[in-house]
Amino acid sequence: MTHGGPVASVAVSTVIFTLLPRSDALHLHLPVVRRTRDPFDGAWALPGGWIGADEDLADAARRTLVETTGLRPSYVEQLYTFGRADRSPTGRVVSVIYSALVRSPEAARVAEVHNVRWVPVAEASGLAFDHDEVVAYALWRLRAKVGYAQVAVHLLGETFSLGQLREVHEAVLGRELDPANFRRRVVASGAVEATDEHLTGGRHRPPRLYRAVVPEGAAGPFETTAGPAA
Amino acid sequence: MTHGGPVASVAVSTVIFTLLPRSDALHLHLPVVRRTRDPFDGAWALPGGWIGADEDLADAARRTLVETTGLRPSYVEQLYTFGRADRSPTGRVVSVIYSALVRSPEAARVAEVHNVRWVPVAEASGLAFDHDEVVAYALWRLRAKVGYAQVAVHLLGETFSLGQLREVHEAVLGRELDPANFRRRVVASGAVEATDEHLTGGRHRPPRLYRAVVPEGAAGPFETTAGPAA
DNA sequence: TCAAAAGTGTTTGTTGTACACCCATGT
DNA sequence: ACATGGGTGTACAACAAACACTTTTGA
Repeated sequence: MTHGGPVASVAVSTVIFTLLPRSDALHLHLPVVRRTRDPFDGAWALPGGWIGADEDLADAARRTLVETTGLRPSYVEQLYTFGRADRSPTGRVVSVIYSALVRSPEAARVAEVHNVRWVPVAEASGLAFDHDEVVAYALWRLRAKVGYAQVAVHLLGETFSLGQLREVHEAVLGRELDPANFRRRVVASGAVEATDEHLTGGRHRPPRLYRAVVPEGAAGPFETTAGPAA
Repeated sequence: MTHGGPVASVAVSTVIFTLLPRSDALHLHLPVVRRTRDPFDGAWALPGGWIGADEDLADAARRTLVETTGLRPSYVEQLYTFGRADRSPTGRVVSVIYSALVRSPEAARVAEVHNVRWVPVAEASGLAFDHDEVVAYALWRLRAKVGYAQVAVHLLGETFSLGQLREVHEAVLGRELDPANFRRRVVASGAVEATDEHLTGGRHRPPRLYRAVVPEGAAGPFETTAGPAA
């Protein structure tokens, strides 16, 4: 037991959330890729791949994301590690799952290339491995986190109106929020700061634009965020 | 990329919390073990070890816990996975960290055997690897979770008085709580149910005993609890 | 009978929700 | 002018904190 010890293949997979318009409003979607190998050949699965020999886990998540879907996420966070011995029929695999957010323009850029399909979170089922469970857990965590952490801003650009921010929260939570109370709550929290700009071109009164304020050592450690979007 | 892919050694480590009396009140402690091998030979570290070839990750956490400390936890939960390429000087190691709770009688049973030392959480520093960070994160998570999940009961026996439950919360949070408001909050939450028994032998009015009510599919998935204590 | 924890009641402040209302703009 | 989302004000309910008070036991 000096070092070495039993070895396993280590893979990363990522649950990627983005907002896409659907019927009337924005809805959370995630990309799935069609597997071209056994096990689960032909089935849809979360994007992922093996880690590199000298590669950090989060870096591996970003790299495999670009390779399989072309997506560059604005936010990446570790979710859970699966290691049931019988998880894969072909050998011992330990799978580290990441959760990521990408902004809508980035998501639209890779529409239907690559064997990638965007599915609304409500319809994501029948995936390979135990990925159905994984998606459900990622969604649960995202919904919990949007309540106390600054995650929604990673689905928006540099500046945004409070109405846009509210739409993001509504899409994540899957229910409508009172505009007045939402505004007060988020402004009072100090999570955003007003700019002098206003969003013009809309059909109504131009809303003021806000910017996300960088959180001090707020929540838990070990979260990683990426640089600017593209 | 069929299967296989790059391989790594996979280890589990566990942050184990228990309550031990210290000066006046109960305080959170955790066990550390002295390393007898490189890297970090002689330093104190979290208990852990390598996973078995056909062993689930949580099972490996329990097994290594028994082997290194003799402890059988009442609650085990996955915390985080570390995989920085330069984490260990001796080769690629992916380390899955678990967080566990053990009841006080179980903790006292293994006092100072095994090369194990109990340290108050406030004094846990200078550990091997990045274990200082790990402990800080585990404590942050435990404190957050005691607010909305039924974790404190895993540090108590089958039945307990509300005063005892309050002491546990106080020790975890590191501050005193109002007995009256604590009682109302926990009773109203439905997290406990009253029994007909009372705790005799105390110096004052005998308090009613309560039992933890099993939570329905409450919090997030993937949490694992053990059977009865010993 | 006294000290101290168990347990109940009340008061006050804070926070969240519902909703009425004004403001500013494109059509 | 008017429809609509932006933005403000307000009333009410739910909840948490602080603390006075009664109850019940061992010593």
